[in-house]
Amino acid sequence: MIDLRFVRDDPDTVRASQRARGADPAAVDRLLDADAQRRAVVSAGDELRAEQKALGRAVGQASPEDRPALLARAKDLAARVKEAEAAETRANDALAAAHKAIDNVIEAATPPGGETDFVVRKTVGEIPVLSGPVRDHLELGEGLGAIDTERGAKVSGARFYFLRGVGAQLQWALLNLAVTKAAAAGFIPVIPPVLVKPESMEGTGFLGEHSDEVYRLEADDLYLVGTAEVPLAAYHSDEILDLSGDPVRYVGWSSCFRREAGSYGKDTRGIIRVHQFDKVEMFAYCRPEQAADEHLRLLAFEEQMLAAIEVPYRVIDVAAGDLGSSAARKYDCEAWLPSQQAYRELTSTSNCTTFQARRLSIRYRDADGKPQIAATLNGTLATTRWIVAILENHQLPDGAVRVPEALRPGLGGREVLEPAR
RNA sequence: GGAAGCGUGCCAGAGCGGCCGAAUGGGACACACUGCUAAUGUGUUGUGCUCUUACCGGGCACCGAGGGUUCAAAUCCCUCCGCUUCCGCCA
Repeated sequence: MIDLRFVRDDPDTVRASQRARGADPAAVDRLLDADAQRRAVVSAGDELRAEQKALGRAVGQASPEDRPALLARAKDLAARVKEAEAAETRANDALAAAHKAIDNVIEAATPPGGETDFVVRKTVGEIPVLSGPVRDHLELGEGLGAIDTERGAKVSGARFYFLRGVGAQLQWALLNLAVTKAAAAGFIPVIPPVLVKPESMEGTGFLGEHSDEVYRLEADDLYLVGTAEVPLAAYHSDEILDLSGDPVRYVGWSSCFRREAGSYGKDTRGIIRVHQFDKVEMFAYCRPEQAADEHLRLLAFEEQMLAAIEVPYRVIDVAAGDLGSSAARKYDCEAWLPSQQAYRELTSTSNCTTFQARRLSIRYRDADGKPQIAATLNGTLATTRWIVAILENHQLPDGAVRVPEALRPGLGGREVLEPAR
């Protein structure tokens, strides 16, 4: 949720943000109307309640002969209070709906436009010139006995897979490396629950436009998370944190579940787009004025991980229309995939400013001791998908794969993964 | 899965249906006193919405959550959630 006070004070900025996102600027005016309406209704209700309290007190103290008359008036008032409260409920609901309809206000420097309007911030590494046939990650993974999508489909259906042998080890090595690096940098390692209550899902903003992306367990009214961001954000909901110093940083390792509802036929081969994968996710809480710097710090950590797996990548500044409702700005790192001759997303880091924390009521005390809404940020440090980039970029002509140095300890020191004969 | 009990402010812990935003104790903070520390005394000690808005101040709401009864609910009733204990079942 955006800051209502900010909308009142500076509606033009919010309208501009809406326009840059390709959203309706008039939603801002609907919000302002709903806000004014609610305030009018609430203050009317407050007055009635004040009257009722005074009258109620008088009833209690009245003499037996005065009592009936006062009681009659009080009864009438009670009915009016009830009506006023019904009106308040309606006004609150209307405000909440108008409030939810507006996405986070973008950072001023965010490129306007949609999915294809991103700005490339930098490009790192050389695109490898491969001799011989270029194998894609599935062919390589099958050759290594590392990825088995056929049995994944047999057991669980399309977009499921088994990682086995060096494939399983490669994932552990990769995610372990991510957690180890993050922990060394001061992030608190966390293994969170992956089933969460509706309010946790709602609070982090995943039940909005992406609600058809999430798995729901109807019998228990729980959701499977699509990212550790959800439990890590909800972790401190309804709390007041000490954010007087550095940001509070967590690094979570979790399985992630996505229905991939709108992506029929997209990336159907291999493990690029799957229903379940593992991810190491950074999550930071800080004061709003620290958020932009922290965002760049998260991006820097992502780049360190990409450097460790030695793949070419670029960093893009995601355009406003492609941000997602909670983010004010988002940077993606995309790795080069030789089989596709294209860059594909491996990481994504978002600055959610106070948007997410407001709904989850995550606060800190400012210098005056007053509670203020915190800022939250998140970023990817490694996922199952990274295996795709590792296999493809480090493939050798015979279908073997060189192991980046940083991952060798997790693979028994092996420098090259040889295909099974 | 069955049974019972509990859920109040930073913590502990009272609370007859009206005078309870809530006693009391502890902690924290401020001031005073003391050569320093400790002790002591006095005061402050919540959040949200809202009116006025520079400030002071005023109004309303909040006693796990949501409903209900009542002129009036922390206090009575219902539902849900959480915790504790006992029984059963099972990794």
